[in-house]
Amino acid sequence: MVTGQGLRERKKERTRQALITAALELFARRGYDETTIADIAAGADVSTRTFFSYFPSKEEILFADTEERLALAFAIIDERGPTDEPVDVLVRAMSTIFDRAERFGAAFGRAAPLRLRLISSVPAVQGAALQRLLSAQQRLAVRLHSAFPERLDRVEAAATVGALVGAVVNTMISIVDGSDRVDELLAGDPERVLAELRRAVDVAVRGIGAAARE
Amino acid sequence: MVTGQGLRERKKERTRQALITAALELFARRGYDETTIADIAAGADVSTRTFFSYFPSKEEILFADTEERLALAFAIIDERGPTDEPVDVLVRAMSTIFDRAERFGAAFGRAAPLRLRLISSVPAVQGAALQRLLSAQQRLAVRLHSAFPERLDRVEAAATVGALVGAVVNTMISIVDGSDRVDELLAGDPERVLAELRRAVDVAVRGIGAAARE
DNA sequence: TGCAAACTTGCAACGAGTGAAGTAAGACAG
DNA sequence: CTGTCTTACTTCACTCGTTGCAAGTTTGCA
Repeated sequence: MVTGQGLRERKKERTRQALITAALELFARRGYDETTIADIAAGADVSTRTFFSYFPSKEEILFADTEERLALAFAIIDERGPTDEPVDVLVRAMSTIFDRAERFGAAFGRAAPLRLRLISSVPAVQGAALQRLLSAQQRLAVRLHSAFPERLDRVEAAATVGALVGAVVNTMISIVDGSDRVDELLAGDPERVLAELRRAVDVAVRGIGAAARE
Repeated sequence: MVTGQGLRERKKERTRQALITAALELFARRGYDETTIADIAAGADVSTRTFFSYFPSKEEILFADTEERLALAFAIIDERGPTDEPVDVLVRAMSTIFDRAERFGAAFGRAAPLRLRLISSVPAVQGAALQRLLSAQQRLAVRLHSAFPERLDRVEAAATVGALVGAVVNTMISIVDGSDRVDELLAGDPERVLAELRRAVDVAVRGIGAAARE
């Protein structure tokens, strides 16, 4: 985030932001498939070829902030307290990502709802999103295992992360696909969505067989 | 599966099979990216354009049997006994898919390991696989909710399916990525893999917070 | 001032995917 | 068996994403 000191680096960062801004603007106005990379490049006043030296593909530009968000989650795990349970740390890490990413008013406040809409409507974007999700889960699992080497082996860590993320994501998608106006749903009644997601977390934490045990 | 009676339909089915066979053969020998659609079409003795009237994209041809396998899982859910617990039915359904799909010797015995290898090495294939996985989860959730309307509402069903599938898939990937020779691992010691997957199921069933409750 | 490194550009090319128009072969009524 | 209708297949032309290459252009630095 610390902007480089050289002119070169500042210029690069400016171009990068211009590309992102132009892309989001065009995606929102015209639609994803209707926006060509040439359009985006033109919007940022660079050549089409230059686009590809900033982003390896069209989808990638939608996830420009992903690494940053993941870093937050990793930090949470690394800074665990000595009495923390693995589950608590993991839930906390995941909540942080969601709070900063999907809540509204932050730096990427405008990007998040657009991204969510595109994920649920554009196959190419959905594929890219799922790939990132999977790799994020793997990395979270590694971190979690490292943070609790005596409590979780590799497989348990992977299963734990998978169960939690799987429950939340599948619930999220189920909600999004069930209503035709995603933005309105999120903007209009964010609390309802959060409540459903909390139930999903609960299912994962207590186990999908919990009901049978009562 | 019932082959049509007209000459026309039989011919179509033959072409479809020829395309699938040619594609798998080429993917296995040359690699996915190195195989063009023109190559596949040539291998099946049709024009490139014709390929697209059978499969909407290059990835799709790798998942030609998916619907069939899903139907098995749905049947399991629909045929639940009156005393069955939701979790048991779901686990049974998922196991059925895995047994028929990833075990070795069945009709698609040759396709499954190739597919797995491509999923873990070719981004485009991975994206397609994950999309199918997600949509399969959604459909499983709907079925599960229908089968147990009084036990699970929509959100619970989505969370339940997500947790189970998430745990298993993330574990699977973690195993696959951890070893460089996927085929050898699966062929050489399938029991070890199955044991790990059973542990993943256990994590999901008992809850990711299970350890803390003991 | 001048050179090297880093960036940008234009161009050519390839592969995936789509639309339109024409041809040939199976289906079918008479 | 014959003409017609349907449907698959083909060919052609085109758009778009993506990559390699061979220039230019700008910036950092001596």
